[in-house]
Amino acid sequence: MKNNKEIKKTGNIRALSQHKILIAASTEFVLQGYKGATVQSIADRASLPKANILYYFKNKENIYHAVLEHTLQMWDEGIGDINPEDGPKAAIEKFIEAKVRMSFKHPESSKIYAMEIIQGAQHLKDFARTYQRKWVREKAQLFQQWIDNGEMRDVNPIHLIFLIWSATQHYADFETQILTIMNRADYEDEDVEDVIAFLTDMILRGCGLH
Amino acid sequence: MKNNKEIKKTGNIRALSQHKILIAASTEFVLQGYKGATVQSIADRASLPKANILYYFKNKENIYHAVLEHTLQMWDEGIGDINPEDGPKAAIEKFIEAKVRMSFKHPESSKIYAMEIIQGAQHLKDFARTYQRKWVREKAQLFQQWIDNGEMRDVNPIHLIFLIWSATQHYADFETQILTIMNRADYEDEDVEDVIAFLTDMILRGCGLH
DNA sequence: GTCTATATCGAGATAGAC
DNA sequence: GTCTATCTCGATATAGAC
Repeated sequence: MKNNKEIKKTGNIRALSQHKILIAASTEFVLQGYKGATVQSIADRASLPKANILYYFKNKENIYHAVLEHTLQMWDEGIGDINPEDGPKAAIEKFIEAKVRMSFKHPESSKIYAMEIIQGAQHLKDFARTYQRKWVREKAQLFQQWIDNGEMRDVNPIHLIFLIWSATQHYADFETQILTIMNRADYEDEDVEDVIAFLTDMILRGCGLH
Repeated sequence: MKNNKEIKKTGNIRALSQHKILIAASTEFVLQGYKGATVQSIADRASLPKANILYYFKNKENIYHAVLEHTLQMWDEGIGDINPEDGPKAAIEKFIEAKVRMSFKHPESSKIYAMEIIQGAQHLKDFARTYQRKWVREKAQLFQQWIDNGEMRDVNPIHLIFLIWSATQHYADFETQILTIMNRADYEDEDVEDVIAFLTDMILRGCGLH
């Protein structure tokens, strides 16, 4: 039986390697797609021998599942809760801000998620059918209450959620295009605040909340 | 030398086959990604023998190039011109309507385009750097003039263009997710009009143009 | 727990018959 | 112009040495 120190050390190596693999795999899956990303390319990017990758994850599909799980966790954290007690204005402000910050902080997560959906969401069907559908309906109902109370304009709440999702994620998913058009190499901190300000302003006005 | 009738017939078969291949390839590239789509799977979907595919396009990369070219043509047609003489309100209305209709009519084109950008736009860098950047700058300038003339609110024109792009394309790219959340099998004609109405209303208000 | 060598399989692409 | 057979290569994944 190993002593605590050894177990801890081993656990650290394992955790560290798995994390390195996950990050490397995310990048490869984004750049090359699922089929295009090879175990070798992931290994190279993680600076580990190929066999170690398969030792930790057994096969390529398992790596992808782990990446997707990580992505969904990001989605969940970045969703920014919409609380009844905030009222429509603060709720929308918080929601937009959370989504924009998430997009700029974890663009790969957004990209992997986007590619998975575009390709038919074969691995995420359950997630959308259960968790996500429920989330959207709950929040839509909340918006509808605010509308019925005359606290905001009568706009379709579901399309409002789609609008906020699309507009915010766009800065992650279409990063390459946006940077090229703006003739820049990278985003700057200022961009994040600009986008938050722009989208908040536009959408609040759209909802009659300025 | 062949007579006219034979040439025409041959040309028809060629054009027909190439078109069938392009459509089949588009679907396969969306569903499986570039690497995941095999020449065989494209052949099966096009109901043609594999060798015919390679006879018409020489190799897989050429098929992809043809698909991308077709996609850019769609983009160009669907862009909906923004004309100075329309004034901001009609211009934005036309632009949104054109983009939404394009998204619902040719979702695969939007998806292929989106995947290409997400993966780093390796094949589209030139397009974005030249044609698209120029287009965005021209239109941004036009919006800026309207703003300077007091014809619309002072919003960042570039972000406004990104907002319209993202919000409209979302219905094509995230089709799967949206249908699942709405618990529907397919879009209906009504949805197109709903989305046009919703987005036009929201964005015009955001621009102070209602 | 780490890494090398290799078996196996599937995909791209070509040669050549029809 | 159409299709069959086949060559070749590269990727997954395993066996087994260290």
